[in-house]
Amino acid sequence: MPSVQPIKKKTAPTVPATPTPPTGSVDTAFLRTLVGYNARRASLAVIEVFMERMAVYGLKVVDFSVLSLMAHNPGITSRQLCATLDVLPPNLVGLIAALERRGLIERRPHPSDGRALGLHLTPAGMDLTAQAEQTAADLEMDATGRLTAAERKTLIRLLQKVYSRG
Amino acid sequence: MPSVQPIKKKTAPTVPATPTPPTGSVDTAFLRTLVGYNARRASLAVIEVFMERMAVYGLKVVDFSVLSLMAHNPGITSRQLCATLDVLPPNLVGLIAALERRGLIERRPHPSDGRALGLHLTPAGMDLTAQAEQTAADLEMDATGRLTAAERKTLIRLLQKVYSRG
DNA sequence: TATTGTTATACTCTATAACTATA
DNA sequence: TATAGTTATAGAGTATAACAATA
Repeated sequence: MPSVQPIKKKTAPTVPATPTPPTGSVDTAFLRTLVGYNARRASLAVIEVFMERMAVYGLKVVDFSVLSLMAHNPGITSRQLCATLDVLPPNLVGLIAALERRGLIERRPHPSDGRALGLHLTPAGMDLTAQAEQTAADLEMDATGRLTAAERKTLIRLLQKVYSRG
Repeated sequence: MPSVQPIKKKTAPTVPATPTPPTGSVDTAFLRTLVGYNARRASLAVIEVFMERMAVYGLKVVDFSVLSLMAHNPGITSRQLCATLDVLPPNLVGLIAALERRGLIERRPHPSDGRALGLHLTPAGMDLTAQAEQTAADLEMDATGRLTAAERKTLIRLLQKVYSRG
């Protein structure tokens, strides 16, 4: 059946065993040794705050990322947004359409590629994005309030080292 | 090279950069200043590797977390798993049932609470979990290979500082 | 009355296949 | 042929309401 390899390596560092954990006290020592577990928990915690603040502008997290990239890359195409944010093209269509319906962005013919459309912020979009970016910057201190400025800088550097393709 | 701009009809919005970014070069400088953006990217990168390795055991990431918590907390209840992993009770039912059908876990009457069921690993479940935990530990070095051991330790400490309650 | 485990269900997010028009 | 944008749709993940058994 599940003929397992007889490789009995030492399991994780075991902790004083409570046979039946009472309410509330759960041993998470092993999971907390894993970068993936901690990174996921931390990102969910920060993004939870992010979502709340962005809801004021009627933006989801991805909406904000798209608008911010458009602000700093006028004329960017959907394809470039997809590649940068790891979003699949079909999943960006509705998002772009909604932003356009709200009058925040404009789609113009691409100057050098007839297939593509250049994405541009409208004045209203620029205004909203500037406000949202300011909110995002302010939020950093609140969402990571337990970190010193130096720790925050170190954290970002190490995170980028993890996910940067090289 | 004489960079003479004879006429500037309209002042550029904010960024003096290339009005039409060519393929591939997208300015992500602002997003990269945000902890949330970097944490999400890093967690997705690590968990992507995690998913691939766990697929060998027929486990998803949450399956692994559940089995690991059961290994270190024998008799843990569904409710405790939900509280620890931030999973809603209805979303854990099918997961537990599937692990039971595979013969990896057992549900026994809780010794002190007639409503609850204590969750226990079967011998097969213990064996699989031990292997999966070893794989998870090995994976750390691969998924975060660009970090030194000291950096990895620092990263985990800072991430926990971000998401730890109180 | 409150809580555990559960069912049913809805909503969101993500993934795949295929079409069109341009290159 | 390859790519940009799009449509339709399937699947996974996450959410709320409500119920029976027990505290």
